[in-house]
Amino acid sequence: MSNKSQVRVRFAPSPTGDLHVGNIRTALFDWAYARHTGGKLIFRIEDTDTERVTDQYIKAAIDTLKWLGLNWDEGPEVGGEYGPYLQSQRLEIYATWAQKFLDQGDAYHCYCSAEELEERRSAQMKSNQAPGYDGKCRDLSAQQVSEYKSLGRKPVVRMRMPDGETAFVDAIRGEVKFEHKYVPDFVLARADGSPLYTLAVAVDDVLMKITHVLRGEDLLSSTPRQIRVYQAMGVAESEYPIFAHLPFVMGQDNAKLSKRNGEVSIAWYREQGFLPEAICNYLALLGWSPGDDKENITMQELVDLFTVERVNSSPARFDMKKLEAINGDKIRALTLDKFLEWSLPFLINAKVITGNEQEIEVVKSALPIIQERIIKLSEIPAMLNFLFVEDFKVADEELGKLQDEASQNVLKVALAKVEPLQSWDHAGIEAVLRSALIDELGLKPRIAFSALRIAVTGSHISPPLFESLQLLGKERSIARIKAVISK
RNA sequence: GGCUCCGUCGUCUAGUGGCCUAGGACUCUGGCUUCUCAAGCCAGCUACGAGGGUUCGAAUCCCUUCGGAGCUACCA
Repeated sequence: MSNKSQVRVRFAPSPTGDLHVGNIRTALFDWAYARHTGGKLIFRIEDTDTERVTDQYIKAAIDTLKWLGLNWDEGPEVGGEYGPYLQSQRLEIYATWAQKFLDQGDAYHCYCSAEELEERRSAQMKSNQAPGYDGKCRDLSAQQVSEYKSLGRKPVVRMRMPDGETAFVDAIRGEVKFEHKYVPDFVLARADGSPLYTLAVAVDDVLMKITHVLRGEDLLSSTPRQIRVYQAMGVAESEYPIFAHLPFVMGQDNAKLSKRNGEVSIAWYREQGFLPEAICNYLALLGWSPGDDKENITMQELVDLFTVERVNSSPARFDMKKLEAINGDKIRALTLDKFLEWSLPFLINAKVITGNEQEIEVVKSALPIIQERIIKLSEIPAMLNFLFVEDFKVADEELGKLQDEASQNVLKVALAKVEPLQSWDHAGIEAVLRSALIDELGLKPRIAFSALRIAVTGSHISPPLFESLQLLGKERSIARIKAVISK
């Protein structure tokens, strides 16, 4: 591996939907490796499957990466000297190479129809043979070719797989070897001339001078095909990129994570109020670890510590609970200003506030008391709503808990003690209420304060009571207590 | 079916022949703290897939076996 001094890693998704957890874990490792080595991250869109990749998904992918803080040095929006970085804009390049392979005899035209291929494949399966292209069109005579043409058949371009085997050293798995009899001649370009993944990926990795290919394990068995294309391109073995196939991220059902088994779209995590740094931190721990017992790490620490050698080869199951735990840690570690910045969109979106300065001030003073009680930002609106609702009413379900005599008594006593208060701060409120309800009435705190909590916040689960009263203000607090005292 | 990869607590992991009566984190259970909910603190549960070797000694090396996953497209 001679000239790998300038590391060039690529993240090359095929956005057939929103980027998901698996994609992002790969992107994160690509990014971390590039940054760790001081190399470049190339972001390339593999949109040769035009049926499934749409502009909308491409935009979403770019947006998601940015949101996560995974920046790239070459690719969409930033350009670079090896562009364009959308494969759909590089079609002539692939066509040129396909023709060259044809001219060299490395590839050939194949006229077999989809039906014929399918038929022969199932026959192979039945007779216990390895399924795959049987080489029927490998050496067609001129006459056979013209016969096919007269039938109106359009050929695909197929790569000739020579006898032998392909072995390469995977940076995560060690030496991997494939015998060519199990790697059938594969299609490089469709009958309409458009390229397939196997062609485009290999050509681009060479042309874009990629030195390290870190990608999902699902592509492991397509590696010999790519190497075959390198050979046809005349690339020396010493110039091949280093491959590292990352283990899968799996869902609860033990299958590779996909849309079918769980919430995998990063957009969903974003809406739920997961912090990018929490997602990255958690994902980094799936298949990799810093080595010591440290788990809560910053993006910078990830960059400093990340090496491919420490990447695991076994698949990891995605665990929402752990993500949530990490998210909670990250939220608690936020400065007040940052926490405010993250919170506001959620509050505005939920229509709890409109976003004016006055409201923001209230939010800012309320955030410290809920910071350690949430695991996702999406919980904030429900927690702070009681501070902003105009026509506050306790829901019937909770109201029922206030009807008994004991509760009514607590409310009346509390009201009497609190009404004359000159200054309205949580310490002072707490002092009078404790002395009246706990010391004098002899109530247990959890009993005594429960009724007040419901009266004032509308729920038996709320931020700390006295701070909540202070934030609400004397006037509204008293009004709410009065409202639930039955005459 | 064939090929390839993978196999340590429920989950993520540490571990590269002796430091392992297997460590950490999340979850779970119990307790402490406590105005609710959290957070915090303490304790507990639970794992080297199985079977054979090699070795004075194996989670670590070898073999077999079982299990899981991926690929097997004119998808990527």
